[in-house]
Amino acid sequence: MPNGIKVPMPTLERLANYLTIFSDLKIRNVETVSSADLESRAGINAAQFRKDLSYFGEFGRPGIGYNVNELQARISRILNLQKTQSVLLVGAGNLGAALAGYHPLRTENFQIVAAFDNNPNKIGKQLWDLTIQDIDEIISVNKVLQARIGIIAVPASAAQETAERLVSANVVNILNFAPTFIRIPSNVTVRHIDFLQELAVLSYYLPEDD
Amino acid sequence: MPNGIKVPMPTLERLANYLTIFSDLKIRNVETVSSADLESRAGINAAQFRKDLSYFGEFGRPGIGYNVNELQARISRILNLQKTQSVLLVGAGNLGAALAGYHPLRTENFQIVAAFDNNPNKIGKQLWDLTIQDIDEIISVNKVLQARIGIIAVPASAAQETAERLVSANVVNILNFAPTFIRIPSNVTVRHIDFLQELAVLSYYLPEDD
DNA sequence: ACCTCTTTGTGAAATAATGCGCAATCTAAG
DNA sequence: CTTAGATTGCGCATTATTTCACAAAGAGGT
Ligand SMILES: NC(=O)c1ccc[n+]([C@@H]2O[C@H](COP(=O)([O-])OP(=O)(O)OC[C@H]3O[C@@H](n4cnc5c(N)ncnc54)[C@H](O)[C@@H]3O)[C@@H](O)[C@H]2O)c1
Ligand SMILES: NC(=O)c1ccc[n+]([C@@H]2O[C@H](COP(=O)([O-])OP(=O)(O)OC[C@H]3O[C@@H](n4cnc5c(N)ncnc54)[C@H](O)[C@@H]3O)[C@@H](O)[C@H]2O)c1
Repeated sequence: MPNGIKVPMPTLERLANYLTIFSDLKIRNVETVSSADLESRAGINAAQFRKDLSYFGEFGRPGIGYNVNELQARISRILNLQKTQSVLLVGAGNLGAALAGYHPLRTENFQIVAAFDNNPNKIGKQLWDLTIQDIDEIISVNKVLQARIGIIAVPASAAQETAERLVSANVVNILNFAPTFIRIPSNVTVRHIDFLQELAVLSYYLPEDD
Repeated sequence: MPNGIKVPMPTLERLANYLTIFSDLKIRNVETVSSADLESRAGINAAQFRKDLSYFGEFGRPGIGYNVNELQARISRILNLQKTQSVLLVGAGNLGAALAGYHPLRTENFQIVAAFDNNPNKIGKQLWDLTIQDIDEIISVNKVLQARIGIIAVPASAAQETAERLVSANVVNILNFAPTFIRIPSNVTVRHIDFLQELAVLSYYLPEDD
């Protein structure tokens, strides 16, 4: 929803995090929180929280704080999560299986609606409640499903090709788990989750006692 | 390796990425690259690449560029990857299974050396080449293994408890896959991979055609 | 109605990261 | 040995993000 205002990327990333925190609070029957509460409870910076929200309007009441339900609803709307988003998965391997079987997805308003692979031994088999489909069918399948988000869970060597197939199937946003850089048209957004990169950063922070 | 110089976190994150790119280049028998080559090949900004490296010394030769082998070796050393790092995995569920079976780990100098769970039905079973162990044994097991990095792949509700167990087992760096905030002592570094957060950010960037 | 206490929303200051521009360095060729 | 061409490393300007600090807003008590 890239509207008029220019929202910093770190703000956007935190926004999604706030949602998680609010789910937690709801479970604990917390109805109202102040930004200071949030800071002590969830380690988020109070000033930053308020600043983040300020890009999108006014959300709280001075002297009181924020209504958990209302804030959750409004952040969901900001992130286009008011209705469930369909997601395509390419690569029905180990990671793909974990993702397809990942239940919180549903409650957070995402749903993997189709899984694709190019391995003839996998095509037609079940992956949880999905039947694995031939990647060659992706364009026609998505003509029906109209998903706009795709996940790449194929080996790095097939990632570029997969990205191109997703784009040709009309997907506009891609989450890439393969450890490789992907060239895409500028109207497509890619986010990259790189497990090895995260481990490498941690490794840097190891104390060098040995 | 938090030595004298203060390295920006984004630089560190990119450094790990550069390693991936160099592996690629080696496969294609590229011996030397300039920062400009890198920009056109891998979408990284040439000036930024040079700046990133400059925190750690001099790596290239004016007029020529960088030697791929040498640079890979030096970045590996910066990130403490010159020798294999042992990693503990807690949570032998869907995600844990994918991670434990993830082969590139080995080639990138990480190795999951033990998997733990608290489910009696899982303890003792095999997870690829590992035998799933009782989480209650983590302290004694790691007295022997001496791993310093831990992965949390348990449900969010058990994440805090798991973090504490890892810390008490002498782990100093944690990679958390559970969608929740974790309180840890300040000498421990945590990195958080949040799949739902990434999807939410993508969702924000959906064009609002509907 | 008034005072006190709390907490928001937001300009403005401070800090952090990025990207520009170029002197310095190296190669290769004549 | 000199010149031309390429490319690094890095100071510094620019841009982005975080943090501060406070006026304005509301609650609740008297
Ligand atoms: N397993 C993990 O824990 C993990 C963690 C982080 C990142 N990754 C990355 O995720 C990706 C998948 O990992 P994995 O462990 O599931 O691998 P995998 O080998 O288990 O699965 C890959 C799947 O992709 C399919 N595939 C290959 N080429 C294809 C193509 N051109 N079109 C469609 N499907 C194709 C294969 O048939 C296979 O089913 C890899 O890039 C890996 O580096 C995996
Ligand atoms: N599956 C995915 O694709 C995926 C993706 C992103 C994030 N995650 C997150 O990763 C975590 C694991 O996901 P999953 O799908 O593998 O779940 P899962 O239910 O398949 O596995 C969780 C495992 O943790 C074990 N466990 C529970 N409490 C424990 C405790 N106190 N100590 C030790 N072990 C314990 C369970 O016995 C189970 O084996 C969750 O937090 C999930 O939100 C999963």
